[in-house]
Amino acid sequence: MQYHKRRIKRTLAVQLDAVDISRTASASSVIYEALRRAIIEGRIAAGAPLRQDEIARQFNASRIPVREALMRLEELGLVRTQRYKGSVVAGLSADEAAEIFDFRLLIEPEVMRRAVPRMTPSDLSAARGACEAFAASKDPMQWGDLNRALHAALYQPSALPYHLEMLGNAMDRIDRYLRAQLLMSDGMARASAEHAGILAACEAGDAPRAAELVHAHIAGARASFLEHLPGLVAGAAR
Amino acid sequence: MQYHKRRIKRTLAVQLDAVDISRTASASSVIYEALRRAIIEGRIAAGAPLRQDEIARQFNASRIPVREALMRLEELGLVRTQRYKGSVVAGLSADEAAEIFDFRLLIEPEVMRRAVPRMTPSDLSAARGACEAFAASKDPMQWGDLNRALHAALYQPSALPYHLEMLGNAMDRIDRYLRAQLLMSDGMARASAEHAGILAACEAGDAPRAAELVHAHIAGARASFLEHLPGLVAGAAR
DNA sequence: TCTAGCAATTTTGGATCCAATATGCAATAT
DNA sequence: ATATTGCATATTGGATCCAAAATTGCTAGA
Repeated sequence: MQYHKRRIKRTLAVQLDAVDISRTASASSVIYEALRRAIIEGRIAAGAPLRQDEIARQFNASRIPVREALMRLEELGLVRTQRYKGSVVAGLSADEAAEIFDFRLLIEPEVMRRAVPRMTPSDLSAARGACEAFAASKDPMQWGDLNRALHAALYQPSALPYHLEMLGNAMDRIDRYLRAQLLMSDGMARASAEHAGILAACEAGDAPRAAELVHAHIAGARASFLEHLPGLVAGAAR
Repeated sequence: MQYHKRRIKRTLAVQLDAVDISRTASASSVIYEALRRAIIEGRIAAGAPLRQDEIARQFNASRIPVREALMRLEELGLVRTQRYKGSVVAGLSADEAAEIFDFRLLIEPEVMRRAVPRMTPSDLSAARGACEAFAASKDPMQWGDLNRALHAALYQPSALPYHLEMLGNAMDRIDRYLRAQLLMSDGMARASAEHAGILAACEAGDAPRAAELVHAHIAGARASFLEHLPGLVAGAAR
């Protein structure tokens, strides 16, 4: 009967295209994602206050899920909260931004190195697609997503989920500043060229070279960031 | 008057040893810290359910601050929550634990290297104190705190708060397993000896050597962990 | 005119209450 | 006898309500 049960279940699943309903979004996670994206993309400026009431109204919800979302954002480092004073969007000082680049310089080349030997042809074609989409994009607003997609395609095969989680947090914190930097320099063209080089090394199966190019890519972004944007992080709002 | 005001404040602060009252603990942060410690120290087993009602009763509070604490712990990766089913303590598979060791191997040597040239005599004496306290300790229950104190003393001078934050998260996740490992082998003696070596390199101002010893220290712990504890992470409770 | 002090408003933290969902158990049908 | 269904209880997610603290605006006084 065990077999019988499974057969029926599987048949139904195919017929219904069932989804795991216990993983559907709660109000608090919807609000969390929306706030996270708005902060990452810089649509809410660093230092701006996040009023619970106002956010709750916008989502037609009570303040409870808003507060839960703010707690999670605080733990991510995207928001700072003072008791009875409320939450504000966290910014980065120039030092903090530089430190996050340093962090990426430690992690990403190693992740790249370990991903290359595990890449399947479909991984590579996904990466090429992401790379081309990034190069073709003219809209700086979707640059963040495209860059994330490229990173995911390149790094996912490493099978290092913890490293990717930590990297995701680092990217969340500097995304805003990276985008600004890309706009203010020849960053877009250079980044695309460097991406192509990294991808070529991956396709050649040359892990050390890919890691080295990733390092150079990030180091270049770090230098360009520190050079071009002395005033960008002024209102860091600690 | 700006100046006048500030002068008074600072004088009072010195007299009263005043603390920033806006940072005093809220119910949710008290519960958060208590749960975090209980999980880190392994007093609540991986996979154990965390009932909101029960926790609220223990702290004489409502479920609201409990839920906020659980949200934060979820973001830290110490807890896993399913909608309408509740939260359970997150465990680590052997692979996940190994990956966290790899992460530490990337971060800690570099942090050590950058801390050494910035260490003051008082930093060094604090580190020596922490090192001796660790070596002298026989109680495995306070080992976690002592190890954290030693790390803080050694790494704090690096002035890399982001790296230390990420490292803190990594330590939170493996503390339980590290403690178990220390008990089941000659880990305690070996760790103390290795700590002494690292400290000596710091006192000699030999940053590359200190970094190298830190690397060896973690690599040894990783190997010992994977060797001695194939069954320890069985009930990983994903 | 400027500032200290006080009341009114706003905003947050937390408690209580209600609805939605899960879980365990008994009853029933095959 | 076993598997399915219906019901009671337990548990979570969210809304509403209340108290504490912060902020704002006003008034009085120098």
